[in-house]
Amino acid sequence: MSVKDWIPTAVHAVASDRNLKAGETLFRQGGKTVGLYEVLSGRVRLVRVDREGHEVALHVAGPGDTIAEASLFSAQYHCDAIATANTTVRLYPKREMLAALEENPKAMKAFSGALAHLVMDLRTRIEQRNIRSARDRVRHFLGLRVGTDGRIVELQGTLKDLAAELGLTHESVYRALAELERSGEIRRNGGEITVLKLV
Amino acid sequence: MSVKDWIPTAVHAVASDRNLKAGETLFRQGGKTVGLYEVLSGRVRLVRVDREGHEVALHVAGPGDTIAEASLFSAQYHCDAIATANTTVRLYPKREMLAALEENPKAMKAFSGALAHLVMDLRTRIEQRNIRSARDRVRHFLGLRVGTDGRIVELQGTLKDLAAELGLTHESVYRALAELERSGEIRRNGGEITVLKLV
DNA sequence: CGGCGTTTTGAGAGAGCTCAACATCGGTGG
DNA sequence: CCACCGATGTTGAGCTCTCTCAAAACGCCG
Repeated sequence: MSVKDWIPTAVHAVASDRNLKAGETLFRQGGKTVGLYEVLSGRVRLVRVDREGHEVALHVAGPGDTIAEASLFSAQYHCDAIATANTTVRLYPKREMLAALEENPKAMKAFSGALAHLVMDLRTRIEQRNIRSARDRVRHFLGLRVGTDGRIVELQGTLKDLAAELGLTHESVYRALAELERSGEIRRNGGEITVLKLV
Repeated sequence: MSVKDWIPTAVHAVASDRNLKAGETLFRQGGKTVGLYEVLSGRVRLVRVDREGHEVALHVAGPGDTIAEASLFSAQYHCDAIATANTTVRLYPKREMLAALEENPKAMKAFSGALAHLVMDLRTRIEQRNIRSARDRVRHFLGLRVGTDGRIVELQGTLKDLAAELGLTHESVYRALAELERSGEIRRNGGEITVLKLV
């Protein structure tokens, strides 16, 4: 969701930027919420870590995306945010943000719309996670990304990142992509995937 | 989320109730949105159906829960809603709901809060779906339900419902529960589960 | 009592995970 | 310019675990 749609201009004045190196942590689960962030450049992964130490990718945010929107209504962050590349984020402080939204019903409505959109995205992700087959999960991912614009999907980040986002091991993703290419369903060209057949 | 917190009283006047028999469909994915619903009694399952015809449980709503909150910002429902028992729902029409929220910033804020809470719930569900092991997934579910109040989890609905909610086959759930009981981790008593050891 | 859906248990197969080895690529420093 | 090194990309083999198909108790309701 685009930030310009709903962040009141008043809050821009108190926003502050921060640079993160690859691997650096922006915030941790259980940490006190200070506000929501916009990713200006780079990439930030939202993850939870289960008992076994496995990371569960909840979201991957790129430039223009916001993270921790729900933190406005929560005292603590409910997942970890980690930069996977050198990243610049902009912090919109919670206090001012809430005050501005309350004074500006239009902004509040836009914010609600953004949250509603996020809810739909998350449901789509749950649907994805229910697909057992690695091949079908990759197909599902590609189907969401091609849209009607064409048949080319530009991968952001590494294949390991993709595997994490899909909730699969990187080996499974490699094999799935290799099989899809062998069967003539897709063609790979570096970080670019061309979908030939829609199954 | 509780309805009373954020549904403006003005909208109550135009709300209408509807009875559904078990198995009946409330709305379908792609259908035109008419508003959001509150479940007064019974149970409603939100599901998506993938290509293979498998149902993916996105949510199970009981009395007091609302469904299709995000539909206020969307022209079409993005999943199916099916009653799993004889159910009564209350419809809050979209048009009036939106108008009331725009006139009442406090209600809008509460609505945003409800959406934010939903976002957190969905992320927890994604985390759950990432757990491969049936036993661990059941553990995760129990851990969320016990809270600090005690160690007793009251199951709503059948075990098949639970299996659907967990995204597992009912056989796997049976086996997982049997193993947990054999190992002394839980004790079952009808639809009631007592957690003895927290792992 | 009969029928239907839920609860259980069994056996087999498929598929992803794990561990392991190797290739490839990009950056670094001599 | 080249050797080195770490991370990414790729392929192989075995194991474990869930899914699937099957069948049998159990419970509920007409």
